[in-house]
Amino acid sequence: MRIGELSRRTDTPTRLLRYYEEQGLITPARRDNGYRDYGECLVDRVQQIRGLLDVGLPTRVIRQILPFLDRPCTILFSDATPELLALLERERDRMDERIACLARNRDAITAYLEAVRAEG
DNA sequence: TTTCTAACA
DNA sequence: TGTTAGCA
Repeated sequence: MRIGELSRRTDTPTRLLRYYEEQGLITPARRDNGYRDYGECLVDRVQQIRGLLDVGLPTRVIRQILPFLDRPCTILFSDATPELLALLERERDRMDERIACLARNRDAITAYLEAVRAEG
């Protein structure tokens, strides 16, 4: 599919789709006319990328771990260097921290909402 | 009409 | 990330 369709299906601006490619997160093929050609699996991949970006992971980290999280498009995931494993552990820990932070804020908001309703 | 690259009141 | 210019 071309960039327009992928953009609609992933709700992602074409500008960002090209940016992800520039960052080495996705590598679409090219047609004779120079248009990018995206495979079906890129739909999931783009959503995965956006999810990781939302959590705060920088593109440089995503570029390294994407091959391991990418089920459908998986080609090879052999070399799991100690460095990469350490990197993944750090990122996972950061996610745990974020999750804990989000949970606190969520609970605080819930408590606030209940308090307001109890009064009014 | 759609996509492409490059660049910025 | 947005937006725009000038092509193909």
